[in-house]
Amino acid sequence: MAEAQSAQSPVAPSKQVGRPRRSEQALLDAAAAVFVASGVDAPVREIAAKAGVGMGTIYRHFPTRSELVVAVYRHQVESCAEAGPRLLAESTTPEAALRAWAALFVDFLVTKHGLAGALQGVSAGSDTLHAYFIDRLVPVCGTLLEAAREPIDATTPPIDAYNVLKGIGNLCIGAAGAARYEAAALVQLLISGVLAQGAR
Amino acid sequence: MAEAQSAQSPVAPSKQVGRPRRSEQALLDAAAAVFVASGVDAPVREIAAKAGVGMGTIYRHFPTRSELVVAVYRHQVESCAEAGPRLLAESTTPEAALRAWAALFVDFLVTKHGLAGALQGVSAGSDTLHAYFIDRLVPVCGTLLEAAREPIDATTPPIDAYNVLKGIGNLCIGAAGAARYEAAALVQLLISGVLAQGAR
DNA sequence: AACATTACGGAACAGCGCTCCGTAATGCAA
DNA sequence: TTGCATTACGGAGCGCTGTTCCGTAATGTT
Repeated sequence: MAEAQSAQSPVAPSKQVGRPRRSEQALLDAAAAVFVASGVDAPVREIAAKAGVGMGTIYRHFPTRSELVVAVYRHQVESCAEAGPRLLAESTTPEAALRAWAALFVDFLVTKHGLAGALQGVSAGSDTLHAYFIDRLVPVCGTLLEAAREPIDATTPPIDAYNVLKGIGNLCIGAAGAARYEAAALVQLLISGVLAQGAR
Repeated sequence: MAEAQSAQSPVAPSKQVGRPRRSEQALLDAAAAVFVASGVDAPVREIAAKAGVGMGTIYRHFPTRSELVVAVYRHQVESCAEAGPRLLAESTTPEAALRAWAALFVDFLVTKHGLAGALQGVSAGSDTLHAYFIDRLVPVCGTLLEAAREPIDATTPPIDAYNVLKGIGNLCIGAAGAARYEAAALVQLLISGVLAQGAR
């Protein structure tokens, strides 16, 4: 029934009745503000209050908590991903590019409280977040890795980009809290080990 | 007042009236069983139920959750700490000793679900646990590290045992869950990097 | 036998993530 | 202009968590 859609267009699945997305952007802004203030594990109620909306609104726009986090940090993850090829082109050596990119990534993770933890499933229900990070950054990391290590010697299969990326992420967990803990230095040392594995 | 403590001994602060610690050992056994089944983040109620005691009993014996975890794993941490000097004496090279010890430590962390995470404050209120691990294992790790790396070259201060230990711990987070994630390999690569830093 | 002392058990509190539904706002149609 | 279908909204409610607290029961001593 009701093919009498009158004129306009036969395809018009979203009638767009009711109030349009008024709060989506306000929500993202508020979430970003709360994340920097209280970390990515901040209570959902706090975000809702800051944005001046109810709980329901948050969960309709972002069915799971991870999706909110992803939405907030999408721009920065994207720019981090795009930095990979650019660094490879600009740097004098592939190794320098890899190290610079890792430093960039570490800085990103460390400055967002708890992001590194949420990245790999320690925090509950970070499915989407983990998947997004992996999907977007593993290829970038892989390209840098391939370029940086000598292809010679194949007695033992070298560690793959997925493991390197997760290793870097793990090393950044809790880095913002402990003063004596130097995640960036450890990451560079890990990379040294990874590259030494390739060479012989 | 009340120096009339009769005979026995003037110092006897614990009169030991009432039921003695009947449940302490049962508690530890139950906690250990639950930890292997559901990880160290298992609900306290689950531990209490398994042990057949009430919540109050747990929190009287172990005021904070960390202390219970520490008590459960004290033996294994201790044996891990003692393995350090022994490996150093038995191994052909100090590097081999360090690597073997790290493998031991990694195996310990990975087999206990969530222990690595609880080790460094990602899980809430793991103060005591973190302190105990650090206090007990940093010296051991430091000894192995000193022995394994050449003392030459001092342009840049090498990374300290605290950071190496925390780095190893962090790399083990979530290792039991992700099939493709190879924490042990990453730890060995990190060590490669650390040792390469010392040499030149 | 009666008591003081201690351990015990579980109800109760505060916090969390997430769901659900009654209500209010909105744009199109008559 | 008026009415209505459609959609977004807000927050109470549910189940779960860690932790505290207190009435009660068991115990060794007097």
